Amino acid sequence: MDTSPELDVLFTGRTVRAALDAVADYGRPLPRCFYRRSSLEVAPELLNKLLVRDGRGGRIVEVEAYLATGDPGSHSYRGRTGRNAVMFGPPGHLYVYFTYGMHWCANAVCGADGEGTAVLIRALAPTQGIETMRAARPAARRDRDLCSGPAKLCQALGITGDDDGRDLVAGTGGIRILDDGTPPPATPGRSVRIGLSAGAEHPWRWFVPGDPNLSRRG
DNA sequence: ACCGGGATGTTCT
DNA sequence: GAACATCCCGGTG
Repeated sequence: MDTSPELDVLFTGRTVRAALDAVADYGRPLPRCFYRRSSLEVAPELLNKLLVRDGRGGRIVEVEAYLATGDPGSHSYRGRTGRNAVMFGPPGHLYVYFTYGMHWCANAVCGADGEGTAVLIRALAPTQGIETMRAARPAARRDRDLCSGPAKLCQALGITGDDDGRDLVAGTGGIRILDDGTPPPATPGRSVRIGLSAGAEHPWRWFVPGDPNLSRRG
């Protein structure tokens, strides 16, 4: 792929969105060594990467880190169970869990094999497959309602428990995290994590400041 | 804009 | 039996 979306616009007159729609998985896969580091390092660096599945997805604008030890907010806190097994597996895989009786949420597993740390993907700025995502999320009134929450983006991309354990580097199941050359923000927004009763004091949420697709303001 | 409650079922105490 | 890394809808300013 040697034509950037921007050049495509110059040559064809199409919009960036149309160009991205035409190139389903634009960008290069992140090497597995990217994920092998601490989720505290990986989380802010995932900002502005792309999460895509078969031509639908967007730019990651909000993430949270969940640690392997000493983090009572983390699913790995009380050790390995059937649900969190993938989180304890090798890095670069997708850990998907079911919550509140009806919602799926997706994480990128970090750290070393057996460690149990991951980054929750909380919001995307939609870039491609907009119509498909709208069909998958009839409750969304505007584009900014499509992926502005961890369960919303899973619904928009069709991510369910069947995708637990997908390899984000190899792209099994069509799910990938890609780098299209856009760097993370030099000064990302930062706050405490959302929706936790335990471990709520740690500032382990990062976001692209001012992005309209955040799950919450600031 | 902001707030409150209901939906819905798996997981762990 | 309680908690839950949430979302949606319908109320009120």
